[in-house]
Amino acid sequence: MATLKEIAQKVGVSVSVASKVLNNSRTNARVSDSLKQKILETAKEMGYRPHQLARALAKGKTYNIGIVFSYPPHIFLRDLSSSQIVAAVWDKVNKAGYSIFLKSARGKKLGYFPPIDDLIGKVDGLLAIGPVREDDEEVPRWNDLKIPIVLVGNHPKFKGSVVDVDNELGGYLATKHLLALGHRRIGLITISLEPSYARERYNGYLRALKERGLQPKEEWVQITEIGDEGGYKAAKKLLSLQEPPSAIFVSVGVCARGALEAIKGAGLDVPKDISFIAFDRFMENFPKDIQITTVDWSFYKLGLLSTAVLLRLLNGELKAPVERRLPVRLIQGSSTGKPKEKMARKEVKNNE
Amino acid sequence: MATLKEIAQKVGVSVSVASKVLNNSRTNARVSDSLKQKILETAKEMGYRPHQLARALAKGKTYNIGIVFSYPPHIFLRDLSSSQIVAAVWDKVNKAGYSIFLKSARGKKLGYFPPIDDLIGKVDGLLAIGPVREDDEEVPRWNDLKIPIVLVGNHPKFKGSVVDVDNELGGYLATKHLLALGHRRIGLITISLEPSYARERYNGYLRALKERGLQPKEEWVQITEIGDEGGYKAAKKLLSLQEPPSAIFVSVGVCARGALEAIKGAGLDVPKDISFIAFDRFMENFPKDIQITTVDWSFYKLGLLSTAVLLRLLNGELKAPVERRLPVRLIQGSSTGKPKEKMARKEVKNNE
DNA sequence: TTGAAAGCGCTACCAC
DNA sequence: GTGGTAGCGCTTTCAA
Repeated sequence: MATLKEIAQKVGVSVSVASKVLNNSRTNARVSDSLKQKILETAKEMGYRPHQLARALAKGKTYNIGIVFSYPPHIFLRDLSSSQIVAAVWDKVNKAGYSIFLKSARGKKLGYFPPIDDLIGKVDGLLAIGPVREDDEEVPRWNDLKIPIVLVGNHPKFKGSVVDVDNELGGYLATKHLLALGHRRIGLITISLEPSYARERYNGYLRALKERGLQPKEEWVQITEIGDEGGYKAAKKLLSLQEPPSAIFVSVGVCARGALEAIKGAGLDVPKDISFIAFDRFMENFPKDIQITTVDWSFYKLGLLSTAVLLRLLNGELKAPVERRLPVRLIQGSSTGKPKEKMARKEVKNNE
Repeated sequence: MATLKEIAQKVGVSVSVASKVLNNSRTNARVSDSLKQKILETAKEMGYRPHQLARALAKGKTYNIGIVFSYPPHIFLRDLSSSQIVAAVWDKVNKAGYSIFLKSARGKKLGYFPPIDDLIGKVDGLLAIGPVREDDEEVPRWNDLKIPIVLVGNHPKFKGSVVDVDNELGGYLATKHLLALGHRRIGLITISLEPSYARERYNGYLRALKERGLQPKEEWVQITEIGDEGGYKAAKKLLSLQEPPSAIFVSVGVCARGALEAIKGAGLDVPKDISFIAFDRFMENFPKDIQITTVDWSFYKLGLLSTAVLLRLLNGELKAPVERRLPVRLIQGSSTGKPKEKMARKEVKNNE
């Protein structure tokens, strides 16, 4: 681990020359071959490896990009789906010649981004991954950082670039699919509308309904907690309505299984008695006996897209912050079909 | 993103004082409160965030540790088991105040460690994770790096610290278990003995046998390829021997399922007709209908142990390179039992 | 062709 | 209490 200086001294030459040669810089051409030879040789002999920190400081570029998570690693990596985003970024970023810096939330502040002060100067750009809360106070602080930052998600006060799944479109597609089949009473199971993705999916749902001139009843929209339990409770409520929906759209995949159980528990058949559709296809724990119609997207692609944006920002190909949406598509399974009886529709109309 | 200098100028004070205050260094006490106040304030106002690179260069310490993989991320992160090692390291390292640098093999050179030149100076220490080949040429180059390196695995020419599963003990325990049950003809299914872990497990097997005064017949040791297919073929060979073993020890978990299939395919019952034991409990794809007796260890713990060693090296608590073994334990399932008939043993003895 | 020197931003030692 | 200054190891501009 010799330094440039040591090499230079040994060869009896100045640091600048040694630097030029070892970096193959353009001015390198104007160094005599003999010297070039000698420098290269002794560098190898002495096992010279440039000190990347010093180099970065001098050049003003680190060739590192940072990834910050709003969840601790064991949560992120435990899940087969979400770890794909790391894999994607890692692959792509390495290919572009950058190294990766990892930073994640710690301790109590689950779901909030950690302070990234210790990354300042260590990275050329930043990728922020994970659910974003509106009340996250770290995110707004990023606005006056002068490195490019790509947020995978959304925050009202964030001014940098944003990449996310096209949630609104997904919500729209799912709802439209049900409408096209003839459903008019479509229940929505979602989590709190505070996280941007939940709200966006909800907006898509609304748009599709309005497009058909339908005004969703308040009780059709069930806000519940994340997880099986949440899905179960919400579906139960929907089913116990005076006029239960003929179709249920679960806009947050992790609630789907619970919701399905509730439906089965009520002795209903999918899709004969009720149609069922869910956002987020990546749930490994979906039941195998029925192919659920889903809105599909992949973490891997999301990672790829975010990285692409960041890399462009870094290259200067993109000047201003941008917003990108990862396309989603509807994958039709056997969980959606025509509504059971036309009666259902009429009843609703009569009631309106 | 103001610099120290700018802060200092604005306050009308020298950089050194500003530095002291902002770092809360011990000499900080000897700065007048009024100045302290002012400096702190304007630093906040100007949104000062210390440039970590410069700081690191000056202090000679980066507070980064690097993780290098001999496999590309999509292979490592795809697997629920092996991604746990990243989670463990990440958790622990963050807790110790370090950030993580990621680097992995790329392109064709699957299974070989990538050059880590671009990490030089960027990290205080290195964790190398992934199967190590004896002919890996990068690993020996690490010997003259002056940062501590922990290799999770083993390489004949590597002089740094080494952490690995206690493979030898595992091989020993598994074999001893079978011996204790009364088995005397114990087949071993392994992959090439070149990777250290395979060889070590084999050695454990030998030790247990020798301890009982048994000389393993050559045909009892089947060397095969990794995977189901490999396990299947090897088990078939063992079963077709003139004197088939009364127990089979699969020393590489990924071959276990294939081996089991061969056994079932031969119409044999486990454990009635033949006992079965495997190394590596983490296989998610083990059959559910039978609890296989296994040698257990966890990637997460391996990650924890490696990190602990590296952290100690970094703290100076450990001076010279060390070797640590992660304990394994035998988890008894229902796949091992007494040999079918005492006859079997007698026959063997007669033949010897 | 080669080298001196400034500077990247910060730390730490030493003098005032 | 406060400030000057010498680096950390490297790049780059400008002279020689």
